Amino acid sequence: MRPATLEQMRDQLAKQHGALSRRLKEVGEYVDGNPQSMALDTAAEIAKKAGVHPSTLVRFANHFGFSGFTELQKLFKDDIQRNYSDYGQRIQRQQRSRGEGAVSPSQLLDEFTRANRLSLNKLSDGIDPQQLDLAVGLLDRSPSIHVCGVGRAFPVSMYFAYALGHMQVQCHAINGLGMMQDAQANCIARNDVLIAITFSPYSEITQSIINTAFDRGAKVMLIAGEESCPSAAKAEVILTVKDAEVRSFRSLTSTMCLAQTLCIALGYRRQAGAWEDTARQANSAA
Amino acid sequence: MRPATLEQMRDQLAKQHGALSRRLKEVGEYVDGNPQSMALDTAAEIAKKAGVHPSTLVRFANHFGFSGFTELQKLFKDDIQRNYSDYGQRIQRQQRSRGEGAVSPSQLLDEFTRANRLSLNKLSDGIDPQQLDLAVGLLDRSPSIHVCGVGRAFPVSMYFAYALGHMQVQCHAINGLGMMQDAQANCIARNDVLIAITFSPYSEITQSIINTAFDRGAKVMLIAGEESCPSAAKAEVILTVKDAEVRSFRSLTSTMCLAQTLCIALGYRRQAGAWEDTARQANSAA
DNA sequence: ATTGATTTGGAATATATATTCCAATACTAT
DNA sequence: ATAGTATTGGAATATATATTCCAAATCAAT
Repeated sequence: MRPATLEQMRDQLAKQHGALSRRLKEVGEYVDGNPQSMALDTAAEIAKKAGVHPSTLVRFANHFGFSGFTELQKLFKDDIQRNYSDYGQRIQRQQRSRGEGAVSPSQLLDEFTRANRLSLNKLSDGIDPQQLDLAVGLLDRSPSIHVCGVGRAFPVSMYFAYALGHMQVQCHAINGLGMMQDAQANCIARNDVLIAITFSPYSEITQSIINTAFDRGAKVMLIAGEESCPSAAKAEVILTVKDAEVRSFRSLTSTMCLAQTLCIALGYRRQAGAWEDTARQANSAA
Repeated sequence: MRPATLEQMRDQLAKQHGALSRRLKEVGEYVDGNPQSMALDTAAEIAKKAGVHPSTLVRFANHFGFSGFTELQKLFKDDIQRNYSDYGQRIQRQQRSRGEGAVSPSQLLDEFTRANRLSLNKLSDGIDPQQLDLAVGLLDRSPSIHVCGVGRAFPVSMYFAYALGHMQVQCHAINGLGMMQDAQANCIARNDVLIAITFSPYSEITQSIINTAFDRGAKVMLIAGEESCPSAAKAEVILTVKDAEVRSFRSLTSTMCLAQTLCIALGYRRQAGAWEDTARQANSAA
């Protein structure tokens, strides 16, 4: 049965690896470890790099049900076609040249979805796995979590409040109800965690809350637009997100995605096992 | 001076675009917008897709200093070689750094970003442009806008409140302060618009607010998970969004993206011209 | 309208690439 | 050790692809 996707091909590689001949094993290892080359190089180049003869490569492809090398290569090309975005793609320039006069809403939607997909790409590659681990560890060890984000960051803080609340994680939103953000910040205790979401131009209110938390011995987790944000020195961990910016308007999709990841990762860490069933039940009315 | 990287090539494209002949302009636009194809396809395939003759493509490459198409194509291949990694490769890397079994935060991040990118893809294709136009028109004509979303939808309603507020658009959030959502809903006037964001299992509170608005002669704009949601009959316009769902957890990125699109489209409709400069100034502290 | 310059697209040509076939080599079972 | 089977690599062949050349078409200036 010939694999139809790169993912299926990887499955078959894993399953059939033991039964392959010596040379075909070598090809399999190269194929598994070099998807770019598999898509971009010629059969002769690949064979040379893998240390085998071109006809061995063709026989490898035939073994898995492909009619030849070209058909195998197509799997790799398709994956790139679907998932690769060139970071330098300048959506803004392109759209400006097209967008004279009236701008239609669906044209805007197109621009925004494209830009946000690029931004999500960057997010996945740009976040240091160790910082992420650190962040989740911090949350896991905290007696109590406080979350603060104002202006454009406010929806993100509300998402944290929603998601963590649903996990029976103690989470307090510093939401400025009755302009009482200072009173809310004064509830932060030693060893608590403050999640502070902050973007340029950096809010003085958020900075003030960070200072309070820091002074009270809490750990600060920063989600920020840049590493060099004003409160960086006070943070235990900084996760930087560059959300999409289209026609001068900044999005929130990547930050929301990161927020969700943090919450769910924390859930996994605290309640290994029946966790997903709990989530299914906990999809609250909205 | 022949460009050595894809980024340099883009610079040259921007600089020299105006001075190109008609056909070479067309090639330039295709080259700029289709880096995957430029790397993966043959000269003949690319020429066909771009609507030009293969020799035009070669002349294009020559114009920018390349000896031929193959040399130009190499820029695109090099970029993929450097920046693309497929899902299976990323999983391998993460497992290597972390070991088996436990779900790592960065693995989760990868899953979420992938799923959300797909969801954004579907959003762009799934929204009927006429419904979108209708929605923006509705907002444009409204004396006043009210926005309501509870639970997971609350961050979206707060985003509307933030964005519209910054455009000097009169927007009232029905946020349940002091459990006073009914009092807030009673401020809805005839011909106002209620934006209601609601997902399954559908909130009775949101439905009740929709009913109130409808009874008071307001227009209801629904952003919902399905067309067949309970309050559909009361809506002037329905925009449906299927947000990503990963391991039973639902995201919000596509809904946020749609919200942003609606707000910005409204801005464009109301203030053609110096609108983007206004937006740049209006990036508030967060 | 005419002329000169530039661009274009088609066809021929040169080059590259994938595939097929088979003799030589290696492996396995008796 | 021998025979049968499987694998390999090389060369020939078939196919695909990039490049070059040039007549026709288009454009711009007078």
